[in-house]
Amino acid sequence: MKEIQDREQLKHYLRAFQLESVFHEPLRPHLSLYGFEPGDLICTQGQAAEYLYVLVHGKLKIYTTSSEGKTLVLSFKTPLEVIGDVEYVRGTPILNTVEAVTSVCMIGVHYRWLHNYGKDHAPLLQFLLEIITQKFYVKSNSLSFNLMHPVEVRLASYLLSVTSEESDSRLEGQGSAVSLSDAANFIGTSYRHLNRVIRQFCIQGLVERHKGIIVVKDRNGLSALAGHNIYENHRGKGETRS
Amino acid sequence: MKEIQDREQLKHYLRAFQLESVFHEPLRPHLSLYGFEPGDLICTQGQAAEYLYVLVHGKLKIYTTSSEGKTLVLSFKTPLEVIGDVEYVRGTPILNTVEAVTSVCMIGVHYRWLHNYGKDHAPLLQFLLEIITQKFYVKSNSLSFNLMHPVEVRLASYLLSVTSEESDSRLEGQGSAVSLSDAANFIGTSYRHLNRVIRQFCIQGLVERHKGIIVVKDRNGLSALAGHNIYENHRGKGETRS
DNA sequence: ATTCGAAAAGGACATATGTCCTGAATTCGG
DNA sequence: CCGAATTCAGGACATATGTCCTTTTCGAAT
Repeated sequence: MKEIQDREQLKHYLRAFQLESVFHEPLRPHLSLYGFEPGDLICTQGQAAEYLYVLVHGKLKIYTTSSEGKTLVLSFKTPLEVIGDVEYVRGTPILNTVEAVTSVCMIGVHYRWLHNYGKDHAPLLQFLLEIITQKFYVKSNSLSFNLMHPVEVRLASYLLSVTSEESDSRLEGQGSAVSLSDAANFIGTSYRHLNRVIRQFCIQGLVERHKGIIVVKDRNGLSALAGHNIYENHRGKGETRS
Repeated sequence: MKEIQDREQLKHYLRAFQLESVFHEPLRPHLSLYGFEPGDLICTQGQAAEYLYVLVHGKLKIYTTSSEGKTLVLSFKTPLEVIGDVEYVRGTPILNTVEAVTSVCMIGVHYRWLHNYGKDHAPLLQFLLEIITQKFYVKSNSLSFNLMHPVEVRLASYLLSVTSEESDSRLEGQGSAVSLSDAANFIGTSYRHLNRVIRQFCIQGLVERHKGIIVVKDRNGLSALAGHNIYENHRGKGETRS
């Protein structure tokens, strides 16, 4: 992590994401811009939390590691997103590990200032409320979806959600996209089983695989499999910032 | 549902749960007390939400039903808890169905007043923030736990969390406790499989079953199985209300 | 080019879990 | 008290998923 000394850039982001009222005057001097490179850890499960971060550029991976060493990828985040909000409100240690997938830029504020100057600042509270509510909503859907559907359906859904964001219909092994083993951990299954299901999809003509790259061939077919349950970022009212 | 016309009782609850600043003067006239009987639906998945409810007495069951008709019990709630908060903030239809398990009492406020008089009221916003953050935290744990552990472990954890609340170490088939098929739906498995695992536990001497009632015999043994992952209500800072 | 090692794909087998169905136990109305 | 209906426990089997290991591929260093 390195701090980016560029107040203009910071102002630009605040404007672009309509965060000027959220982080009002008293807080401004305590905002900083931070840059992270792919693979950098922004924060680590179990540690004490100190900063609230606002993701304004790049892509993050959130994951948790169990005591047995298994990794579960909980989500991938793109702007606008907040890291450390739950820990700020609850005063608990960091819940999940956060890692930069691409080159990443975030606005950081120390909890101290947030507490001193923002505790009663309605726009900030409303902002946090919207963000956390959105997170809850997504997680709730995710929980139900995962518990009620087999890997086959989850993979179909995952492929749809990932490839709709990328312009082309492919899932690359690396680069800006996500590795297959990340995908396995996200869906909550083993790499082995993921392969099994992908092979099935190939046979059914839903996807094709070429040396580590999955190409979606039949979005409609996948949709039929996934039902209407998609790992989507349902945006609700007031979510027009991004 | 029937409205309870008793301003004194209402005041009593507000005081008992330290909600007087949360629902300040302008909101007071619009608060009502509602009573529900076991089995009553408080709200139904997919419908338009109108009221924010605060659970002050009794026990609720939150569940969702998939398009294929499967039911997944997401949680059981006891005071202090809020229903309709996510829907209020996001302006979306009701996410999950809420049903009274016991006789239940809740404070209700229509969104209209909440919006008119509470939109910028910091104590209310802070309250909602704490509640939703708590919900998120529990759900996040729940998701990880469910995806990473087999039914055996989840059941052990469930038995521990349920029986620690009841004074005695038993899970009853009905009454104030929870049915076995609810338990199955909560753990996210089939009734059949639940039975299989319970049988296993019996053989291992962890529990005993007598005509529909499960009695925990060896809490330590269950703890060892569950690891440190318990379906607990971890309370954090500012969660001293209850 | 050769070799080595890491990542990718899949085979073989064990285990976990779901579905369907049956029989025993319990309840309940007459 | 009896029989029908309902609930409960479990058998038999199919499917989903996990673990371990082998084979293959591919790239990088020698």
